[in-house]
Amino acid sequence: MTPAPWGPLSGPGHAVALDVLLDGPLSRAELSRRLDLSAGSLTRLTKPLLDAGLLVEVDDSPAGSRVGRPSRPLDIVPEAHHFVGVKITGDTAHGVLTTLRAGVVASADAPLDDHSPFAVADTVAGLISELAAGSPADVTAVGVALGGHVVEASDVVRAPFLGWKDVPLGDMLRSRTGLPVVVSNDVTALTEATHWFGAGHGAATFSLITVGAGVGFGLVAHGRLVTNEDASLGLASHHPLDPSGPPCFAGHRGCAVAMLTIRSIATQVSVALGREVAYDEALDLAEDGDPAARRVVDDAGRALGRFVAAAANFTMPERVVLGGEGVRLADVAREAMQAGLHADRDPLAHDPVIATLSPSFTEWARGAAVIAIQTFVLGT
Amino acid sequence: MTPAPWGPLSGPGHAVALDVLLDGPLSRAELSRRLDLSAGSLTRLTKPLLDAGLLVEVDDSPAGSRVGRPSRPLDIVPEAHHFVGVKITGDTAHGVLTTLRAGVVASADAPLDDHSPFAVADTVAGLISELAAGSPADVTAVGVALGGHVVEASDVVRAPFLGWKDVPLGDMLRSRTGLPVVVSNDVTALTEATHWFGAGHGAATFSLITVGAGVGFGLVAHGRLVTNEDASLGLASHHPLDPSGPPCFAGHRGCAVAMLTIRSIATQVSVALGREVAYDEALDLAEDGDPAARRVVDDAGRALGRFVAAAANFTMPERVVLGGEGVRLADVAREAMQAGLHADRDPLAHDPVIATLSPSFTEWARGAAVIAIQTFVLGT
DNA sequence: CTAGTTATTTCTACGTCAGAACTAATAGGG
DNA sequence: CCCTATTAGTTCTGACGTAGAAATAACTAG
Repeated sequence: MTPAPWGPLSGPGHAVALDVLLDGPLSRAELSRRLDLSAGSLTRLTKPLLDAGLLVEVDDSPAGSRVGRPSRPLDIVPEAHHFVGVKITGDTAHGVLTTLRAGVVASADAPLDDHSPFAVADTVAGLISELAAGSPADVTAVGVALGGHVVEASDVVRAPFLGWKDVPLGDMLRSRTGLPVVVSNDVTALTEATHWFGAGHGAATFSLITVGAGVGFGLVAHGRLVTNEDASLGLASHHPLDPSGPPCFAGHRGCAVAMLTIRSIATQVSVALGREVAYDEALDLAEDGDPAARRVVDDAGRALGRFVAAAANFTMPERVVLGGEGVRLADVAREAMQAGLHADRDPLAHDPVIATLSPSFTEWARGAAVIAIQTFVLGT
Repeated sequence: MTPAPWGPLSGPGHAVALDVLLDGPLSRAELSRRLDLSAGSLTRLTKPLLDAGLLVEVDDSPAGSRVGRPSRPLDIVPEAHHFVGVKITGDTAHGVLTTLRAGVVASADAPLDDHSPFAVADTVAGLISELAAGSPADVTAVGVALGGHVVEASDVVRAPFLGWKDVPLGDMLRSRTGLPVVVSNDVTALTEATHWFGAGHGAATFSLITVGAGVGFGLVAHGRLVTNEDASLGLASHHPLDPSGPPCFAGHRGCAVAMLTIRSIATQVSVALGREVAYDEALDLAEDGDPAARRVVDDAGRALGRFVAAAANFTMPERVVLGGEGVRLADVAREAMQAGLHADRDPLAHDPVIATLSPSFTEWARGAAVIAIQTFVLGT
């Protein structure tokens, strides 16, 4: 099947396709209500999309009302397009192959021993090719995400964890793979993935908080990502949380980085126990009742709750989504997190709805793929 | 002149009128660029608006390029409609009479000795009638703002400072004045006024912080107010700022209310000096170098800076607007505020653009009028 | 005085929409 | 088993809004 042409779509036709992509199978009647168009217009608008194969009629009878003529839901074909997403960390490139709906088809990693732009570009290009080779169809576009400041969806202005300044990563990968490549900030990418296909979907306003190697914060308001030129600095990551907490590398006592990162929690437990303890082991010890680990983890959980409170107080979201490699903290220290949340919330306030992502790096790589999907679907 | 009919306007005609209302005189050519319509459409769309008197051609030659045929800017007639805005505080009702563009034509206050809903409604209705009587033309609508939770733009669910629960203030005022009345939260109203006609105008995203009897926080993102059902609780007002600060009435040590409100600052300086000192006197003393006052005020300034930093870090605004009766603090303790701001910002981050409103209660009352203007102009 | 530039108007062809009338497919009741 | 009510989808048409071209207007710069 020839790939369905999203490019030339415009106006209401595009809106129809986008609504179906984002909100699963939808009948013409539902689309007419959502888009505020007449039923007749929907017939007219969907016909060329069905002819082009971009939409198909599915037999999935919705569980709704049983009276009247049954609706004929329309859906996209997720497998009509495939995308590769890569998240670059300090030591590994994590890659996924996804469908048009960001369903993960395959995943692969590649170690990054050398941080030089050329070495990284070579490794990432190899990873992309490997995933593309395993794809059942041609890859439509590639998304790459990393912690740092990216402009023009292509050029890395600054990536501290790689020691990069002004690296034209997009061009380097385009020339190596021959595929369309978009580069983006990693938190931006994860926020957009959460927005379009994840736990933030359907919420007009939500906040995303990630804990892992660092602390990330993303915001969607009125259905669009909120960002500015400083967003990639991760300004919320040094937000003060616990005046009696340990200092971070930048000297902020008890800031989010000092309280919530994997390294900080693991180090604190290691020091307390007098031996090297990894993050997951530290959480295991806390769960098993080790008092020192429990104290560190509860302090972190309380700090996380206060961070959620600050985010909710300032951004008034419908939901708060927690993610990142260290997100297990929210499970292990759930009570402490709730306590921290309530400490900085008015007793009359409703608790924010809190959703949790998988701690896997696959989520980040999927986020990168979503940026590629968005670029393909929205054009430019 | 008959009042221009905004009601029946719809679609692009409405967009034209709204753009002109918000962005001053605009030529047809500029409107065509802004609204992405052809020049011909602009002629067609503006003709009925000019005929109806809603728009007029002004002779204000713009200072722009001097080549080619001069543009004929279009403008609304601000004096075509008048609005009353009232802000209710614990002891006074502050009222203003404004034009369609929220220009203040007159203002008046009325004391509120009795907090009972009937007494307040009587007093506010009297204030509205007084301002309406002094209006050069009929008053189109009335806006009323107060600290509390308001639903349906009419019913006060909760207003702690008045001790109110479930007061149908809108109905009470409508029956007393015979005018259309909209009721709203005060911070919401000031945020909308700042958005449409004030220091936030033109910014897609900005944060508003008010300091006075309390601490208020409002957010506009992507050109729309961000709010949720808890927004009226003023959740940011107990945000922790200084672990060594005084406690607020709710027991939060060094929270925004404890650090930034007029009462708290005046009390701290009074205690330090052993005599009763009013807020403005406390700021005067700090300016004149009184060490105790200086310390309290600088602590407050630093806390304000950290509050601005938290707001900017979490909401990524283009601008931050400071307002409220106590906003002089930002002037008197500017250096401390900057220090507090920088303490919680990355050195690489740009300083947010900070604008300051007048400390007058007129600003709040004008905010209430803007809610009435919006309701009139946008319909419902 | 002429050429160049920008703004605005007028007119027309085209495309999109809502709405009405109609067909299709189901459930439920007698 | 037929009739009615209900909801979904199609076809057609008239109304409306738009872009685009062409004409006109009003100025500046030389």
